[in-house]
Amino acid sequence: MIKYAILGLLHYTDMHGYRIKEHIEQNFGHMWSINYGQIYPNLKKLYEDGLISMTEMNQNGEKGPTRKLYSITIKGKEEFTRWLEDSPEKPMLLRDPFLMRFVFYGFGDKNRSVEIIDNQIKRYENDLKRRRKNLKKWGKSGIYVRLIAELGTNLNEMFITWLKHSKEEILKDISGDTSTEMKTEDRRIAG
Amino acid sequence: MIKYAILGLLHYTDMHGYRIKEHIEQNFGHMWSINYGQIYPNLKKLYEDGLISMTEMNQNGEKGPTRKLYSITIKGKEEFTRWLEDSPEKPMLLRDPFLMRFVFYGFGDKNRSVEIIDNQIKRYENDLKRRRKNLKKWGKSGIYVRLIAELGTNLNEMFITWLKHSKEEILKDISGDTSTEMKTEDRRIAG
DNA sequence: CACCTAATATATACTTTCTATATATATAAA
DNA sequence: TTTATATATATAGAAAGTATATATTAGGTG
Repeated sequence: MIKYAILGLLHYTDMHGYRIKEHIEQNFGHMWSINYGQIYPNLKKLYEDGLISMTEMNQNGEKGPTRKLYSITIKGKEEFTRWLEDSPEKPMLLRDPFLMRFVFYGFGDKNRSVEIIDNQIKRYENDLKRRRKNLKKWGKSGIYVRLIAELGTNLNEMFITWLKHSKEEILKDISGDTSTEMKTEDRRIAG
Repeated sequence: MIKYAILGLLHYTDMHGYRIKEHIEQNFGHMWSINYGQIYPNLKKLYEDGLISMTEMNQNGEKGPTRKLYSITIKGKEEFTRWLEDSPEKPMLLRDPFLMRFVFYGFGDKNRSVEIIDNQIKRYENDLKRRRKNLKKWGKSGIYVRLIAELGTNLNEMFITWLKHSKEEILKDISGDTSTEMKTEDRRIAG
């Protein structure tokens, strides 16, 4: 899939690997991250398959070694369009080390769980601020990028609401547990 | 991370590989999927590291070859607890072939895009029905699993709302484009 | 009873994605 | 001149995900 993301970006303008990462971080950094280890091997493959062409460029005035500037070829545009109009093969995949833990919080220390949830709330509230600030900026990039940015904000808001709700439920549960435990204690002492 | 997911499941009860997949599909199938190619190598590794123990069992009355029943060891429980109380290392990762395409819909056929969006709406409306039906069932599995199920429903609802909103925006944009194109046509004809 | 099908169960090869790190160059500053 | 920093490419290796091969047994069918 990264292959097509790169082809899509080269649809906008010619770029070299380093610039591609920069671009993704600036535009989708809050939803999508990528590494050089994903970019360079993909560029190599795309080049070998004739989907992109390459020119080495001496950087004029700017830092660093020679850049490899890539352009999308006709063949590349054709394959990209074919992919774009395909039905998406696989459903959405959500992977989150926090949610993975959350499922099992029943096995651990409840107060520690609440602590981690509080950290998540803080993190996502900061994210939300940043996203709202950027929303206007994305408006200039056309409606599709703008709508994706809106989705990011919606997701962020929904998640914060859920986190706060969950915290309340867990706190209720903890106090419920404690009273149950105390009753057991009483019974033991009584017995 | 799958390593810890497996340790977590073995916290509930002893299981063999096939059962682990079944369990994940039944409980988190709508949010999380896993393959045997992820399960068996992980079980092997966990066993070699002494985090789980194994007994081969002749299936009594039931189909299939001998099962390898795994249990979590003391060492395994310790490592699991350490992980559980750790701060989540990485942020949420959302990967979706549909959203990946969506970003680039400006480069393709708009009517085809709307068609794909309609399919997504149908798919997620079916998902939502299924999830709402299951919500009560998850209640019995304890508050953490229930809250995760609620998150799934919330995410689903939010996404449908966003898809419908996006469709409207795109349709407005298409009719805007067409009128612009017609004006250009008129101008050409006029000129 | 021999044969076939379906469900159960494990295993492994392979691809893609992700992380970590090595390497090189040019600018700017000390 | 040396050093630090930003730019830029590259690759090894780990983790996750896909595809497929293989074996066993219950149960049905001829």
